[in-house]
Amino acid sequence: MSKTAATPVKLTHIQCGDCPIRHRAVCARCDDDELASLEETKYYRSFEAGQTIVWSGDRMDFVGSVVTGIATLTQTMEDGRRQMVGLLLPSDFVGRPGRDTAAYDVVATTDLVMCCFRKKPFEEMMVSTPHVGQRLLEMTLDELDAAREWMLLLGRKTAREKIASLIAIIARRDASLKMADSGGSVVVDLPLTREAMSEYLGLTLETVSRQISALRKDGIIVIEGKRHITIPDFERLLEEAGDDSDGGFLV
Amino acid sequence: MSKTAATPVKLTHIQCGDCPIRHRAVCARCDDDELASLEETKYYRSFEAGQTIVWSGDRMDFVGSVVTGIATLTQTMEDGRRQMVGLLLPSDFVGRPGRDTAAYDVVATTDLVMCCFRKKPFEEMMVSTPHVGQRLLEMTLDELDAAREWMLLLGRKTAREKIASLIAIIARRDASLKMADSGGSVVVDLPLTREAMSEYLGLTLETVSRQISALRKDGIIVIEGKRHITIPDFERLLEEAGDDSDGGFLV
DNA sequence: CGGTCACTTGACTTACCTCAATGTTTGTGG
DNA sequence: CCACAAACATTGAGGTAAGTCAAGTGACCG
Repeated sequence: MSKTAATPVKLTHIQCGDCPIRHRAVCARCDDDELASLEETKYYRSFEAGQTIVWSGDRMDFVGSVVTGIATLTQTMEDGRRQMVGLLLPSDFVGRPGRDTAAYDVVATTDLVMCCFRKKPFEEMMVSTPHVGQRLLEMTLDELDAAREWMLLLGRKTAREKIASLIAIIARRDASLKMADSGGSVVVDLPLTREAMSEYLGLTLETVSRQISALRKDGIIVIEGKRHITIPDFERLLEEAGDDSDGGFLV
Repeated sequence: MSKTAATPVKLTHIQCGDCPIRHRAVCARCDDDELASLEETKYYRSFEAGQTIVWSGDRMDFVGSVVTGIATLTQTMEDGRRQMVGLLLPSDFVGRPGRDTAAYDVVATTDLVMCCFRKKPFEEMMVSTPHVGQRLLEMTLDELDAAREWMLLLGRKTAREKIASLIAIIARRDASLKMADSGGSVVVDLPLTREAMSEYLGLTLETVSRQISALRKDGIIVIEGKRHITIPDFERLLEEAGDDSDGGFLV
């Protein structure tokens, strides 16, 4: 998506200095020397929309960062019930140092590019370049906070509030990437199918569909096509989400 | 509250070497030199059952580890709906380096002793003694896994499965502390009121009560008093919890 | 002995789920 | 370029798990 070309996306040779996630990813705190050593060991992998990156329980001998695209982490029960437990946007980290099998299914929901490291070298790097470990701790703490926010949503919010919250979360997250305006109306493209949303929210896809329709009828959101949403009044959406409406635009 | 007094527990002067959470807490990886420096800055605080340790949004200028007792992290919505987002047992860490207000209510559900550090010195220690940061990362990753397990529970499990899961989780966690036998029947004392359980599970307290009664009637658990539970067949409980029954006794 | 707290149980309501039909968009091959 | 299928989405009708409201029990404590 970044350089030249039609669909190709030849991301194989990005310099860390030009990387779009340079200042948010696990490498954010690295200095030039440290970057140079990352540059040597990193490699890129691409996945197509819908492709499963790893299956829960499978051996996973790499870790990495999402560079472009979106992926999900999902847990499945024996009888097939599924719950999404992570939504990975550009700069988010995949994999756990010190563990060698995946705990969740990791699925690319859009075309996806990851910047990867084999696990062993990465673990050594965590020791040798403390900035990586420090940044990873920071990111993990942020993810834990997000997970706890999500627990409130799953445990206590109504279907309508869940939908409103999801739209607000996605709007906020890609505002923080694109640094969009906060005044006036906000525009979002949902990167998820109704089914994926239902797995995120602990609902059925029918309930998701109904509640989106309801929010549309009530003028909270305006929909074009299936996935393109305009939010005329973001504060109003936040009220519907049941969140403390105070907070700044970014978390 | 801490020193002298009725129920005593005089924990004011524990040596790190004698500390019951020495090998599981944030200090687990520290060598003798590092411990010595912790010894200088640490201090103990005690709280009574029911006491709120910090309120969400309040300034929090310390971090610490639970030494004995149990605490909870809870989020509250404007209209009073509450969701527990963390259950803190001995060795668990409280507080977030690099943030100065609490994100959740922290409440002692039993009498509680914490080993504390003022935030500033602790943050400096994270830089100077890498073992602390490394261990904290490891613990945070574990907590994130636990949170994701919890998300599955909140989003997809039935009330009955939620109760069975909670009992299983508590049984496992204090088995891992006490290193109890795994053969035959397991005994647990629930450290939570029905209301606290309902906040954990995203249910009402009436539903919690009904489902506990149902599990009792079906012989999955045996109850003495209100909180003392015997589990005649742990595998059977795990089936009721909807978990893959395979796994070893500890996570 | 009265009051509070933690819990249980019952009767009724409702938000969300399930099952089913239908609509819309997109891509594919004749 | 159209026909057809496949994937995604919407909507309706009816069922059910869990919530709400309310009454009542038992233990503990001043």
